[in-house]
Amino acid sequence: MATLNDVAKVAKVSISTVSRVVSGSDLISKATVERVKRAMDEVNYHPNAVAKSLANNMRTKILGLVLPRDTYGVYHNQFFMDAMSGITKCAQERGYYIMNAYQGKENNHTSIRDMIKSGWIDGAILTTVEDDDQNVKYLEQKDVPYALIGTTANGKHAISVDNDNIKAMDDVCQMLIDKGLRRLALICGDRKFIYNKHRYTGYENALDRNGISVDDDLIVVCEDDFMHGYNAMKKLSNMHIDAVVTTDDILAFGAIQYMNERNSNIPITGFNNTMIAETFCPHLTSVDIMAEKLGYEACRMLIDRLENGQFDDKRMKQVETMIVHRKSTESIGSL
Amino acid sequence: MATLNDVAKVAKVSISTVSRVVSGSDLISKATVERVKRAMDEVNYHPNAVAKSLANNMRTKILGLVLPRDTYGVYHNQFFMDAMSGITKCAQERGYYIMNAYQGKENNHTSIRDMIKSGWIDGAILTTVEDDDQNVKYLEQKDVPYALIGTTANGKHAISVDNDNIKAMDDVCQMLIDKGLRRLALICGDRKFIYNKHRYTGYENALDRNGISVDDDLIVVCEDDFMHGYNAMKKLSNMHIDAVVTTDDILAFGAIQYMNERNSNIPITGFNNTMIAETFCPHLTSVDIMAEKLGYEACRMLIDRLENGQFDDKRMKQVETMIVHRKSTESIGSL
DNA sequence: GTGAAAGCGCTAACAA
DNA sequence: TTGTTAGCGCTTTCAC
Repeated sequence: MATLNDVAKVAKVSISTVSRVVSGSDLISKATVERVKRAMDEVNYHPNAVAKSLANNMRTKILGLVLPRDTYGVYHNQFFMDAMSGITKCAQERGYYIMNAYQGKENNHTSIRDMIKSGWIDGAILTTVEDDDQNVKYLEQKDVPYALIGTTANGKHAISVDNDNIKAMDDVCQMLIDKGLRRLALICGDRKFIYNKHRYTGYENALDRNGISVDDDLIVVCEDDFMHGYNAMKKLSNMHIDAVVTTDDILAFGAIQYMNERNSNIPITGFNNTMIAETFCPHLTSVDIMAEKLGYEACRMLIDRLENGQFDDKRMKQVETMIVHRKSTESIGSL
Repeated sequence: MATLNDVAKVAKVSISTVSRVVSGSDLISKATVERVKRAMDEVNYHPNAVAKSLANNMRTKILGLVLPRDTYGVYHNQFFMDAMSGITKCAQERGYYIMNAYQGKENNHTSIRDMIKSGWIDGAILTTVEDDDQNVKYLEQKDVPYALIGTTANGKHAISVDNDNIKAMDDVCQMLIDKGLRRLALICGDRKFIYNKHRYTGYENALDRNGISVDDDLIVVCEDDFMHGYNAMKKLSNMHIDAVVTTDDILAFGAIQYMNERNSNIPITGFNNTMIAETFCPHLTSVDIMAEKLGYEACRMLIDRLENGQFDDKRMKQVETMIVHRKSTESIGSL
């Protein structure tokens, strides 16, 4: 690998001159810039990032990315892959690299702490946060800048990016109400997750605004999986309802399964716009939570903070969601 | 951040002594080792990886991980997340870090070339390889060690890890034949993918060995998606068959959908053991391709090569698959 | 056993 | 406009 020195020799200038050309300084004559550039081509020079970092007060332009130790469910895999894509897209634009770490204290997976101790990273992005999160605690303590996706930050230096889940569910309900459907059932996942709590609120808001009373018999709260969706639908099946909204595609799939078995067919919606929602019948109307955008924005805000050097303010950004309309809300039926 | 110097001052030794203690040299008296260790604790010393790399002839112990530009389908997300998990697990054990890159030449995603040029990585792991792959070409040309997952390597220095797809499908068929099912239909994905070609061969092998003639009318080759699985099953529906084997869960799901609509019910198997295979009805018997293990082994072999410095031999390792038995092959029916 | 000193490739004063 | 020089934190000869 060619170094500054090699270029300097060929161009017959000092290494600082070459360094200046590389960093695009404008206090250099056109002539030498030309000469140096030709020399760089000749020896095939590429700046060495390791040496640069050492000289630059240890700024590596590498960010640590925290992923979940276990993936749980289809949606989650897709979410993390999409978020990663957005993150690296932004990182690439800003000249940063992403290094992978995993949540949790087990020592059989790379952790963000190791990266910080060894000085590899300038900051961290968390895609997954536990209650009383150890990583957050550590990052705060070490004053390492970080950004969170999908969770309200509790750390005092946190940057976070999330959907407006209240509005998202409100929009879904309004869309159905606009079709003339008024008796909306809700299948809601575990409310220990903030997003489920917010989606629940969104449902209430939409009904209230439209003068529809919230009927507790039309609401089932359960765990976030297929069978619970199925059972929830079973419970709802003897109610008079016009449509079903759910807080997760997987719940919707369970509910659809039950309806299919009964040859019944009510408009239904999901959340997360998983790939199965595109392929399985009936094609499910679902809310796209824009995972890629969430990742992109988290990364962008973190880099902004790193480069502006303001570590004191807490910031929170909301990313718009989008309803993807499919067949499951086209036909209008009633149980 | 504390440096060697800080420790040296506290312990009242030279920095080379501290360096020796850190690297576990044994030519040092017990007494000083003790003293230095206490000093390290006192100032909370952690070796700086950037400086270490610079001094160590640019070995960073970072590996580049190439991911697909677009994820396509549920299975794929799960595959990559699992492979990543295995990779980082191994990397952690060996003291390496993983940096993310993306396939393809578009400049809106970090590429492996940038990482190599800037000197960040010691080697690369490719989870996805295109025909006439640009990354492989570049890695070969630059003599950067690399490992491939799930594809036969064509590069002369390549290390690769893959399933034995011939045997995997052979096992599936044998399992069904052992249940007394002899007229096995095959729904096979696009044979431009080597794994599909191999699974096809495995099907033929099993039938041959059991003295069952391969009937072309029982074989449908199609693209790897839900609708093609559905249509394939439609074609097969007027045949006399005992069971259906497929090369991908998604094909099986399509086929099941068709059967459900007809209230028919034949034993069926998938491939990839996706999470949907666990949740959707009927619970699908599927081949687990051990994505995490594939990732782990690729990483292990790459690091072995990096540390042994042998760059000349081509190596290929096969990872065992496993049939996950579920309800879809319990009931024995016939169309 | 331990220390002094050179050097890894680069940046950033300070001089000229 | 350009060159000289002193580090960044660590490893590694080479002396003692």
